[in-house]
Amino acid sequence: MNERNDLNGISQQTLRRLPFYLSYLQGRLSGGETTISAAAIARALGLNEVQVRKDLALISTSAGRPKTGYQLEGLVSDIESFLGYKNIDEAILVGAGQLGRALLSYQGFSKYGLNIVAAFDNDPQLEGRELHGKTVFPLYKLIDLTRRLKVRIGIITVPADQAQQICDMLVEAGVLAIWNFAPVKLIVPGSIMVQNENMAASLAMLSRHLNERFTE
Amino acid sequence: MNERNDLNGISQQTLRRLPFYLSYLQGRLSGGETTISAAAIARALGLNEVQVRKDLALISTSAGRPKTGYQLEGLVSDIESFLGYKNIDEAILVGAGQLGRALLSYQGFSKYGLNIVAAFDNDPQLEGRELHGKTVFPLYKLIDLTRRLKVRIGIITVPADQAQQICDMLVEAGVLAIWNFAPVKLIVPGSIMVQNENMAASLAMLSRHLNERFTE
DNA sequence: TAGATTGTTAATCGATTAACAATC
DNA sequence: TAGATTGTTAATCGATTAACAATC
Repeated sequence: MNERNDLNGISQQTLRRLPFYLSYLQGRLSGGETTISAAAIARALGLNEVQVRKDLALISTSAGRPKTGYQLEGLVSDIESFLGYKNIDEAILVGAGQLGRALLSYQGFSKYGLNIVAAFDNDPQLEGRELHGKTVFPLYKLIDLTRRLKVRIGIITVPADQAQQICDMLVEAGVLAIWNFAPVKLIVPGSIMVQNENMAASLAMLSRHLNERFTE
Repeated sequence: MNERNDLNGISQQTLRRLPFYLSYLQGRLSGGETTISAAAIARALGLNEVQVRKDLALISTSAGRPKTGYQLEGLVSDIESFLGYKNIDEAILVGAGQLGRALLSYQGFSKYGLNIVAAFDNDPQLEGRELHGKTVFPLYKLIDLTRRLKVRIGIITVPADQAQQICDMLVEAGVLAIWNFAPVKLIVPGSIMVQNENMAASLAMLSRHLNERFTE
């Protein structure tokens, strides 16, 4: 499950912190400031100062300057570029059930550089319908259509027991990256990236916190 | 951001693997099998054998037996209990925008032990409306209503710059755990758990994979 | 008994943090 | 210059993996 813990030398951990840096720095920038120190960022986000410097060094194009700190504007731009927010990628979504529809309904992905262009589902009732402005196609059209649209990202929101099968179709259709919401380890060729989204883990964390007294 | 990396002695990493164990084991169980070895689980999920044993030792009530392996049924039950899927917690959601509505529309949370009972938003247009069967209340009713309902989980789906303010209200209303979708470090009293959901990081990962050639 | 499989103790690896030198 | 702040090298810490003893 951890075959690939880094991407161009950047660790998952660093990557997970970047959206927090970005949000905080955007706030400071719109507050009219122009520079910021690693110490200030660390304090605001509850991180270690050195960790902040190391993270920023990995992604920023211009170095910070002693005594002044980092240029806010450049930093914000660097993080946005790094996170891929500046280029839009197209995706198709497979599995127009509850979760799939929830994702289709969320317009906010464009901010993150993602645009879902179509949905697929094997329910004949859904065939041809529009959900949140996106057409639902039958599953047998998946490979052909995805190929023709040259879509590079596939989103899997089908039940766990169908996930691998859908994954195989996506691979055949030529996608290069898969965002997988099923709690299943997907087998893919090495060149294809699978990113698992694990809301179940977050919820488990909350639930355990509430029931802590039972667990000792 | 990492103040609390473990919960009753279990690491975040282990916790993130549990939903994958569960899904795989459920599949084997419904396939009619009764026992399973750590090696088989490790192979199926691409993990290290010892890691699997250590994870299972942390959460299971009965030990595995040499030569036989683990009892599937007991293991599934133990993981479900551990993840809190067996007891339903009630939650309120604040911020009925795109993301908030997407979450409201998702009925699948009940499987994970979560039941969203109401939504709050400061848009007067939404006041009193039903979204996916849940009533949207104005923000000024948040504290009183949450308290009276004795809701223990708050879900934050407002823009980043409002997140802390909503968080403070939730704390005042007596929630014990917060599921935060805004990329903001929330300041809370020590007894309250904040769980950040970071879809932006997943998307960044995918986006970077697609654009890898640009990054060297 | 022999061998498969578990659980544990020790070694390794990577990420975080501390110490410190460089520099504006 | 002095001091704030950066970037880097070394130490620490925790998670993963390897080696191995225990046991059904």
